[in-house]
Amino acid sequence: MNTDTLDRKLLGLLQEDAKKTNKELAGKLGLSVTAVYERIKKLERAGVISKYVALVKPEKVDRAFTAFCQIKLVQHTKNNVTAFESQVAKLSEVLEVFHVSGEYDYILKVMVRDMEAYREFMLNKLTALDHIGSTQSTFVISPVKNSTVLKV
Amino acid sequence: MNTDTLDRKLLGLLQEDAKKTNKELAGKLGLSVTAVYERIKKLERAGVISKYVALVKPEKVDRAFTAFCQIKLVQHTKNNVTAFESQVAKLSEVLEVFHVSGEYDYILKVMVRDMEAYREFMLNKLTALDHIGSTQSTFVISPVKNSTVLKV
DNA sequence: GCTGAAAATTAAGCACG
DNA sequence: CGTGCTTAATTTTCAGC
Repeated sequence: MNTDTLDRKLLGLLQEDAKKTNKELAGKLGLSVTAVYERIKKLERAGVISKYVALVKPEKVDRAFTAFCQIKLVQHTKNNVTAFESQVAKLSEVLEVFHVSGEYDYILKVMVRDMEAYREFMLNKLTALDHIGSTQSTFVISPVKNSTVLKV
Repeated sequence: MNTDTLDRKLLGLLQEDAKKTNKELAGKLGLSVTAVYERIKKLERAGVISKYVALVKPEKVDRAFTAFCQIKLVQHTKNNVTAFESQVAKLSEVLEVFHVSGEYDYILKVMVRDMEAYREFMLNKLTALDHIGSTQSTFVISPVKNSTVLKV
């Protein structure tokens, strides 16, 4: 799909606030409401916009403690990898899982209430998974930036 | 704010799909449209829901290459820390910045087009920032899970 | 705090340049 | 592809419980 400058601006606006009405967007872009509507539908159909979500403040729901957990598997057979990935993806404390290059195999972003909850999580949930070799945790002291906006 | 089971269910639904109508939500929760409407407004006013955003597929906008970049500052004076944080937060390639414990001071999540774009980013943007000591990059081979949902 | 209906706004569809 | 009008749907408000 070819996206022009207006599409890029539109994507920027919708990534900041998806509740803006087409009328407001039209005003900012210098287009008609229908033109905005059609551009949005085109971006949705093309899969550029994958979904619309509400973002929740972690501290308001007791999930303000963030840690990155790096993981090594004991063995990298296809079965081990598949099993580990599907199991770890099920854990609600684990927001993100990336298979990565380097010393460790995976990086997890984990969000829980506090350090005690993290300890509980490690003991009862994570290290209960199959095929885990070693782990290393890095704790967030302060979130400096946390954006979902892909500037295009 | 006290959130009951219905609020938690509602937050779960809105975090998955913010475009659901109050009518649909009402059906799923066994409430009236107005009751849903008032609960949502309450959650917004209380700041539990911080914003509504459109999520964009990285591969559709040439940003499918993700790297984690760990950074050490040369010196941890207050001025250095403040200056670095404000500068790095301005970079659109850097989606997330966390001040962390451990060997490195910061973890950055960087999203760019490809490895070449990452090299460009490192040379021209990141290492151009003041006070950076050393960096270490970890590259994402495959994203396994990438959620914004805080299960409450 | 919930319900149901009315009023206001917005989204979706249509004819046309 | 764009605009402007028309209709459908949804959000928001309100009286009453």
